Amino acid sequence: MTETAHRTQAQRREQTRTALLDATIGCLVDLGYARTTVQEICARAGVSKGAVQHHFTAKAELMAAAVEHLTTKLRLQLAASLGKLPSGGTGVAAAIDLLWTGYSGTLSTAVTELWVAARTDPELRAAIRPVDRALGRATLEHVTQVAGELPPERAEMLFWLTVNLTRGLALDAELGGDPKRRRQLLEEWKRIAVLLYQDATTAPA
Amino acid sequence: MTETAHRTQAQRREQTRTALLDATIGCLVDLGYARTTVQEICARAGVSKGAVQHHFTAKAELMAAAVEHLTTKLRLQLAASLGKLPSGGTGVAAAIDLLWTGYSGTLSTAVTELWVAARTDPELRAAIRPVDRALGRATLEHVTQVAGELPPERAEMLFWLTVNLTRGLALDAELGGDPKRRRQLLEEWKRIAVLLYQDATTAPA
DNA sequence: TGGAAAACATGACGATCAGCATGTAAGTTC
DNA sequence: GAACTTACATGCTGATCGTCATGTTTTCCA
Repeated sequence: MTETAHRTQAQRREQTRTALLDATIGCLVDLGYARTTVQEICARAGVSKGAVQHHFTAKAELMAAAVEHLTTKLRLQLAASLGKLPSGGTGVAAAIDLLWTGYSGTLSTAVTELWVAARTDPELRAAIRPVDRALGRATLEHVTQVAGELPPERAEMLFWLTVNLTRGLALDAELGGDPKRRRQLLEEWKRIAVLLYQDATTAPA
Repeated sequence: MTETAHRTQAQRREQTRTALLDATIGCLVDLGYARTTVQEICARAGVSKGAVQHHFTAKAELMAAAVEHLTTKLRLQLAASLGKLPSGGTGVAAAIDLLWTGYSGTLSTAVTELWVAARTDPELRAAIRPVDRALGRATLEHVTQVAGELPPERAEMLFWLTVNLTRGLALDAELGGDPKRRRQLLEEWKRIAVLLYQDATTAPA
């Protein structure tokens, strides 16, 4: 064992808490929302049911916390990769690629599970909405810095179109659609986006 | 009562069967996949648990049948509205509108529930894939007839881009995103699509 | 260093679910 | 119209879930 030595209370708390939240995400990815059970979460986190009870009063609260945990992770991941982007046309294409990899990863898979479940669960929905909106805004800011020469309105349009297209493609990927076709579609969209970008920057309306 | 009179066996069978499948769809829309239970389905269909047992050996089989039932309904709905479309640029815009209304309705909501659930359920997945692919192909054929002047490759690209974008927007709508922004994005996409269509038809590469 | 408090484990309880065994009614066939 | 099959109802059972009451270990503080 590495270190079962002295752990401060705050350390213990934070450690099992993140273990539980990570285990929750793992369950969502591997089993889906419907079959994600507290028992399985506890088993994966290596703790007992009493622990989750101590940290979260109910399963719904655990899920709400998982939403935040998940969004924080996604935000960090996106910020790290979006930070170092070239500007101009190639930057637009690169940004689209990054958005795709971000929205097609395991983290986003878990988000989708929670998202769909939240449609019929007002409590979960209330937990998701503000966090997700904040993530969208933050990502948007990063992206608009890349395409700074574009009028903000059009940059925002391109961003949201890309996000929604990417989410649709991610859904297709989750069910095992043709990866080759997804690649083609993404390439086509990049071509279109770059074209629109150049049109708007060289000949402003 | 209208008619509790003589019903042939085939009539009885088909009647309760569709009642069960419709009830299943209703449950998926109202409660989501996770909380869709056979008891609730039976209650909505007005039959007992024995009935569903008689028609479907297991819950999974019911869900698989619901997929087909659902896809058939969607196909009919789309075919009815896509049949009478103008061709040319205005036809492209109209087709996008129709795809959006088709993919954002309650039927597609139920499909999404099953889709996401199928990601972690190989059995359900195996039931969905061929049916969904067939629906996609059929819809594609209708659409390509509208934009017949376009090279088939590009028409197909535009179609799948629209479908995936629409699915992403539908997800956004399910969680209660801003309807106004969705409208704007859809209008923007229509503008882009029409532009691409005109470029390709007036100046073929 | 000893006691309070926080973190966590254990076991049990009520509710609910899917599946099955068995009974009953409606339709078919001869 | 009587035997037979199909369609459906009723009641039960084992399993599993989320939650809770209570016990045990670890850290903290004075």
